Amino acid sequence: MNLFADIKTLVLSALDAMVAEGVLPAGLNFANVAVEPPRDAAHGDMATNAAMVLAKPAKMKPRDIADALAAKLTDDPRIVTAEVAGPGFLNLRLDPALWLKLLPEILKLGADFGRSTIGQSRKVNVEFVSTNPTGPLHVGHARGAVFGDALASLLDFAGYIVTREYYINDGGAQVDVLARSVFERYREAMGLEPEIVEGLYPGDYLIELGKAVKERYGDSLIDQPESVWLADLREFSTDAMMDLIREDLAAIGVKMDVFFSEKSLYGTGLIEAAIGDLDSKGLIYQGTLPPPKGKLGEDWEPREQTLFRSTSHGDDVDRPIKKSDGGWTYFAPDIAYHYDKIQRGFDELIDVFGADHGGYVKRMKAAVSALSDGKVPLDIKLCQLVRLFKDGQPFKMSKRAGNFVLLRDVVDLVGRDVTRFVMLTRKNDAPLDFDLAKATEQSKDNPVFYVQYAHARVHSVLSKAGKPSDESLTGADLSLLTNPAEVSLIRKLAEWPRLLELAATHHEPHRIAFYLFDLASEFHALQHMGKLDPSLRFLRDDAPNCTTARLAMIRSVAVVISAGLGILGVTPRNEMR
RNA sequence: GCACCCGUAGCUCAGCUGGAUAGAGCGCUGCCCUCCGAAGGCAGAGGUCUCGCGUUCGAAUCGCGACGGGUGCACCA
Repeated sequence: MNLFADIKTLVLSALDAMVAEGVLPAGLNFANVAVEPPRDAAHGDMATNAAMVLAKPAKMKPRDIADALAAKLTDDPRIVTAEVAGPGFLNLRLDPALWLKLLPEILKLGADFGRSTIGQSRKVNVEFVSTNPTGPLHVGHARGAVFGDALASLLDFAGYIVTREYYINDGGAQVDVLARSVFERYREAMGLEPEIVEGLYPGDYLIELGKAVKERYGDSLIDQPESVWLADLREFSTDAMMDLIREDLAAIGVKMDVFFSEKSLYGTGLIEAAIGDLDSKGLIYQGTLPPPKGKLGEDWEPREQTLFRSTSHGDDVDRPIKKSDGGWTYFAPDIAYHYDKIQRGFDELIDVFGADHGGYVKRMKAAVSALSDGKVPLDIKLCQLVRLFKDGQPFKMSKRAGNFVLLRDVVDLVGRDVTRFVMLTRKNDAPLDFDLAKATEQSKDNPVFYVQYAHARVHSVLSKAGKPSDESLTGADLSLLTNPAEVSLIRKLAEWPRLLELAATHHEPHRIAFYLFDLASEFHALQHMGKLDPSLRFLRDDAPNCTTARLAMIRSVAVVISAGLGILGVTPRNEMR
């Protein structure tokens, strides 16, 4: 139930009627007609821009259209008044009962209130995290993980069929480096001095792995050349690292549907098939790239390579897909991987990358555009850096893993829910300052707490009232909810389905976090009013019917907070103590 | 040099497919607890939405150009 959508439908049908009656010319495009909550509550319940949008194409004055539309709309019992205002806005005041009917709806649907069908069961693949399996996840990865997971939940809620996917970069040179690093730790476990030379992974987390290698292979590898052990250790190590990564993901509440191995692409003909597909479209050729401008290419020399004509799909330069030794570049398996996703029948693809991969966006979009003939949209969301602070001071905790703070460290320090919520209180493409002290602080300065606190307060009031069931609350006489602050709160609840659809279409889960903060704010204000004016208290011994109505209202607040937090992957709390 | 992201209150940031008087938190000033959780609430001060030009009935939002900050720029992923 989306009131805004309902009223928009009403407006559109009124416009159709006006066309049929000759008031408006035929052939108008109503796509830009919107029905929105007004910025100022004094303007009414909803506003539509229809008259202004249509004035020019209809060659009429906005006011004339607005007047005619207003007359039409007030014929509907749901519209109490329709007033023309400002440059041509039509401010609508709705039958108050319409808002009130929302509450039993929320109580009945529970966490499903706001669920949408705009996704039309389209299959969408959300690829995120996708790190090299060479170590534990750090905070930067955590942001991508939380963002991707929340986005996936959001899309699911909006009616998409979602697959959460992790692309394991286990086919490149870094996993060889990992194997060599582990070999040194193996030597260490054997009582020898490890040589962690420049370029190897220095992290302590490999020490255990070295011991595990000793357990498994004894001293059989110790004097052997790399050619003997590299492949084995590579597999052994990447498997172990993926176990580690899976544990990290679990710690932050992320569960992938698919782990897709880059290595598995080799030898199956998939890369050849993907490149062949591009070749058949005339997008593969032998050529020489121009030198990059400005950045003086010290060691640059002209080189003929196999290139993908990505410029024909929006890229700036064509991209090499083969190295001069004949092997594939890293780009080729990536193309094949996305080719595979398309083959698997996804209608939409989303990749979540770190901001440092920004330069990679155009070529990847070009590849997907070419492979799918422009039919499968690829959206690439870049997550900016996370800067950690503690009490305002930059926070560095790098005992275990070189220069990075681990995801584990943060989760251990502030908890999964707090980590997730904080990561989502910023737009993905804005840098995030994460103060670990503030995140656990119990004050309004901390949005996590503030939202959870509202939920806990509702729970507290309901407990005092003897925990009435949602069924018993649906029968409340809601016409008793007449205070402007109450009406405003209910209106806020009515925005939830609309907000959700906007967040889903924009791929922006952070909007949910901000909405929940606003909702909590309205709730806190209302609860406080009860302190100033006892007649506004939720629980009134002298007016049981009013109490029931207010309980229905605040229970609805809790339901929506709970649903919103659920999408963000945060567990609502019933008490803060 | 090129590409992408960003530029909104003293600070950190929201701002919907372009809409009405640009919002929140922190900080600052002043209020509000015998009373459902004051871990809260209310009010005030604080703005040339970096700048310029353009599109439009209307621009923080769209386009172009500056300026400032971040990221990335051939056979590494």
